[in-house]
Amino acid sequence: MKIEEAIQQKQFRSVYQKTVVNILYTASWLNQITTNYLRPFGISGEQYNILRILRGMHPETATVKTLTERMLDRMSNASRLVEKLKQKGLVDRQECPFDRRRVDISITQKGLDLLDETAKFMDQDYDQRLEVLCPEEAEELNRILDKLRQ
Amino acid sequence: MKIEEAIQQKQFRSVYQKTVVNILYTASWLNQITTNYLRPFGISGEQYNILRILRGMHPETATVKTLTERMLDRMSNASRLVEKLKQKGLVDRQECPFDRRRVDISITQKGLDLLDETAKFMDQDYDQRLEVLCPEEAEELNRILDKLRQ
DNA sequence: CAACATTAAATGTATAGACATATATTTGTG
DNA sequence: CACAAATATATGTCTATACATTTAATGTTG
Repeated sequence: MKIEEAIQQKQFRSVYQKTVVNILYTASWLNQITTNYLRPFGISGEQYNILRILRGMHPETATVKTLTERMLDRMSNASRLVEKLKQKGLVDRQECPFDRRRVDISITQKGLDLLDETAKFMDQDYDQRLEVLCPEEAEELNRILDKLRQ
Repeated sequence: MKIEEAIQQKQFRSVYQKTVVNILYTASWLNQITTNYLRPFGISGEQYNILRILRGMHPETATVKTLTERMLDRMSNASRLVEKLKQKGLVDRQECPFDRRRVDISITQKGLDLLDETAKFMDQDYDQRLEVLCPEEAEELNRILDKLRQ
């Protein structure tokens, strides 16, 4: 659906303005899909994101700083999100032995299992949805977005 | 900057997965720019968005429902955001004469002035930033995003 | 027109986000 | 080594978001 219809706005100040709106709207659309998938698992989108970052580094550990740098939404409070995940037993926190300011964070087996469970439904559905684009279009999208942020 | 560097993730499950991450990351990047511009004016991004929708309809009025439909982030609470804007004198609310469930919302002169003020800095800067893309690239981005959401 | 369903907006509540500030630790410098 | 600067994390506070529920008004149907 064209963005003009989606938000019922007939014209934009410029094609660039439309592009901004389109990116924001599409991101919100994607977030909603993710949120719906994660609801049964009791974690939020950014908590999920942190788990995936931790899995990517496993068995190495991350610090709060590392997580903040890699999160999609940098202004989120990684520290508090990690606390939430710990309460659910999905991550472990350990004082860093050589720098006591730091905290080493790692994903637990329970966290890894949860990611596997979510993937069963979500990855497949996401790929299916995104396959309305051919790989070349997806690459082109990536290229233009990367260029935009330069 | 390539998304791989931006979030320090070397590889993705698929090009589609990378595209999802790229859209979300870029949206967060854009939101941050907007937020920085709006801070001196004391309104949030979604409050700004509502003001622009109302300006687009002016002098016609909107209902809470209309706003919800046109907002970029549909799950926001338009009702409460309108209340915030009213407290700042940027919008007016009036009971709809022929359907007392509805509330007619309109932007005030103060609201219009605020939008003009923000535009002085923001529109120019946004266009400048986005002009790293040629109009064809912006159009292509819009086309692919629209297709993705189909 | 009574009863029930639907719609519009507001509100309750819990979580998350933005941003400043605080606390603890380590690093760097005279 | 003393002390200021820098770093890592946590916390305080206010706003926003997500979603369910409530309240009030309007529509619909027997």
